[in-house]
Amino acid sequence: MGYQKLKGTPDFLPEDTNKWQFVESKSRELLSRYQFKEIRTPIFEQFELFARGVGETSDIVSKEMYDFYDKGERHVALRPEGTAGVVRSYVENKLYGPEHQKPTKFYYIAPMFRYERPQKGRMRQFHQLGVEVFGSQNPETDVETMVLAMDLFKSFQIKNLKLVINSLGDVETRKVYRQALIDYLEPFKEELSKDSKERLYKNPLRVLDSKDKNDKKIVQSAPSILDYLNDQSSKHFETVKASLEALDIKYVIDSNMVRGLDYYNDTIFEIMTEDPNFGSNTTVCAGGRYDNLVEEVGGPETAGFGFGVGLERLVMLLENAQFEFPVIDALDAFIVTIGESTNKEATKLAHVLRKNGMNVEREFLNRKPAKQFKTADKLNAQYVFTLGETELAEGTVNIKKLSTGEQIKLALSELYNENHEDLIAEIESRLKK
RNA sequence: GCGAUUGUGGCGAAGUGGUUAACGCACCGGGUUGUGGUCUCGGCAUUCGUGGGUUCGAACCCCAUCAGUCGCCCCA
Repeated sequence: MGYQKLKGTPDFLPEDTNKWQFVESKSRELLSRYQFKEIRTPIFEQFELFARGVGETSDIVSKEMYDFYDKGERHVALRPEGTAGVVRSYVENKLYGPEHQKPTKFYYIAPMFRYERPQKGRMRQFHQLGVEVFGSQNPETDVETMVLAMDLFKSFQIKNLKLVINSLGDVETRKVYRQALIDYLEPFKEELSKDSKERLYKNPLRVLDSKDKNDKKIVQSAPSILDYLNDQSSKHFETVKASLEALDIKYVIDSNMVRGLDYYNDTIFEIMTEDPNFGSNTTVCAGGRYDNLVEEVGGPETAGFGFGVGLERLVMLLENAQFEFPVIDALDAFIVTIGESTNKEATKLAHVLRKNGMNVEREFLNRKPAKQFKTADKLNAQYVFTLGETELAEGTVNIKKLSTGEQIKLALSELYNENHEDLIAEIESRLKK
């Protein structure tokens, strides 16, 4: 046996890359309409950046980091998410400087890595489309960015999506709320699930989105963070809701939703699919506001807002919906060769046709003409150019349009020597005569 | 990290201890010596994820290991 790819690592074969190219280019169109600019940062960074940025206690850092020591004894990690690296780059390159338009908007389409047990829609190497906005505390930034996320799915005609929002308030709010939550949960301590018991003091907010049935019941009447928001956060959240409504965008508030990354404050959101055959990973996009992260990473106080879209999940959504991905490299012509002596001429013919803008494939195996036609048909070629010994002798090529069966003969010299504005149109007009 | 389940040709899939490992698709060649369909004939796994073990005998049983799938945890 030879080699096999590492666990949770994908090969994208041509049938896949066709889909991905389509998704990426369509996404880029939309992103430029929103004036987001692409940024590319390294796929690995100092371990500390993620530990500090994403949060030491988060599962992503504490158990899912793909980290190692390099030959220079540096503790490095493959990025588990995109935000920390972009923030680092923003700070390191001083993109907060006065010459940069604010808010500053970036996007990336890039691989991410998490060391976890793979299953459908969750790989160790996976891909995210993410955006980050720096330098705007305006709640309309939250709205615009969430609308972008929704638009992205709409542009692929994806239905059955749910926008879920919540507010985490500011640091102070969370401290107060955290204590209130602990006070509420403590009497139930013995009833809580094992996981939740552990989280009770470490990260009580996470108990809120426990999947455990009994936990859920207990949590149902827990205090809501929304009742603890200060005036500013509360106003911010109200504005966000009102603007979403003004745009006629449906949303659900889930005051128990918290995110796995520690850097969020105020608005957070998730887009979930209700596609029934989607397994347990129903979140296809998630993000929120992070007004303290830039400072945390060493930059000046700068507001931030961003989200990530799981591209594997997006592509899966399209596949489930039987989305018809356009063929981007349809074959115009297949060259059938008959007899060894035509081998060389076929190369020249292919070259000339390609020079004239056609997508061309030719026979290399010298099979029987019938087999070659079968292949041309299977490849969905528009035309077959037949180059046999008789054609070679008289300096012509036979052209057949597969959809109609019509054929004509054309002088090779005409093809080779003349200037063709639109060769396919010329062939078409010849066929009509 | 935990649990369940699966792993047979390029793909799908039968076989669940006894000499030659069904079948379908795809592919290759012929019938049809230069034209796409159908039909027809033939070819295509010294080997059953990998490594050990049990046995006179293993694709089938046992152990380990790798990988896939699903669920948990968590997440995009």
